[in-house]
Amino acid sequence: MKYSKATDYALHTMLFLTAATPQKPIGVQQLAERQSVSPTYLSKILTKLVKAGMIESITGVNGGYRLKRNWEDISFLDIIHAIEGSASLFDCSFDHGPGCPIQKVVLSAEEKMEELLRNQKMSDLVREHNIVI
Amino acid sequence: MKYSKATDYALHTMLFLTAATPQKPIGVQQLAERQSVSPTYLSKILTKLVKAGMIESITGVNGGYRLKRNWEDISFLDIIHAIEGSASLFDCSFDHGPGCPIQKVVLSAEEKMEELLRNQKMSDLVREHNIVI
DNA sequence: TCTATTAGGGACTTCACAGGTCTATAATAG
DNA sequence: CTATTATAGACCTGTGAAGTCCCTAATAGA
Ligand code: SF4
Ligand code: SF4
Repeated sequence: MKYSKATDYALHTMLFLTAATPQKPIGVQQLAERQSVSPTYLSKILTKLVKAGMIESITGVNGGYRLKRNWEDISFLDIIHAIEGSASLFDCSFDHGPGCPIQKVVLSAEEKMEELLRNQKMSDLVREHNIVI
Repeated sequence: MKYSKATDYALHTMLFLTAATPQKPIGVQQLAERQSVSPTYLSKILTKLVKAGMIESITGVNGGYRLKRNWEDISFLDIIHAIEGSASLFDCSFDHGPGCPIQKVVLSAEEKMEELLRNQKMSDLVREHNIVI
């Protein structure tokens, strides 16, 4: 029961991009170095974020990744779901109806967690903590 | 990011034991059949619950597993921690001090979830839902 | 138009661990 | 003593995370 390394990398990258907010795209090379991870692997992760519509990529010389217009609304949960998927923590193979007490408890606990992650926007975090690159 | 099958089995077993609350211990054979899992495997899981002090085991003829005295206070979180361990969802290898904003957010989200799981006692669940074996 | 630079994608490897099986041992009721 | 029960250790297997390698596509700048 852990978040994957990929989620770790995605969160850090988004934090960096949000704190930087340049018009100029930032290359995966540079992003990978900061996190001591291989560029090829990080690029696979960032492609997921692109497909989720959070960032955009520009190929070619001076290309890289850049936030999209709605960047101020991106939450932790958005990023986590983009990488981990949005399946439930608890998947029993059976379905004993909506009355199942075990599922009800675990899923409502999960919802509590997601609620906080959904309300925490990356942009607010940067503003509150005055993060400078 | 999922709870393991083992946690699933542990929760179901505890639900069953709590709903039954007999003085007579219940054998792993019977518990395993209800969940369509091998007795040997389930016994490994139940041994963890024994070591965590939630249930006790009686060897020999007519032996099995039985709740301990404090059974009314056992929470979902107790069971989950006994099986999954209590490590954090998010473990970055570095430690950039207590000010790290990413950790702060994720860990407080996790705490929200654990709070609910800690307050939900198995015995209350059985009482509220009127579960009968 | 050519070339260097960038992202994207597919195929592949490696490793850890969940999920289980098998077998032997220890305890105990009858 | 014996049948029945839990405990423990060694072992197996499949899956998925984490990462590498290499080829392709796009594009800015010379
Ligand atoms: S009781 Fe609930 S959690 Fe258990 S198998 Fe049925 S539906 Fe799933
Ligand atoms: S910024 Fe926080 S989460 Fe990231 S490596 Fe540092 S301590 Fe860990």
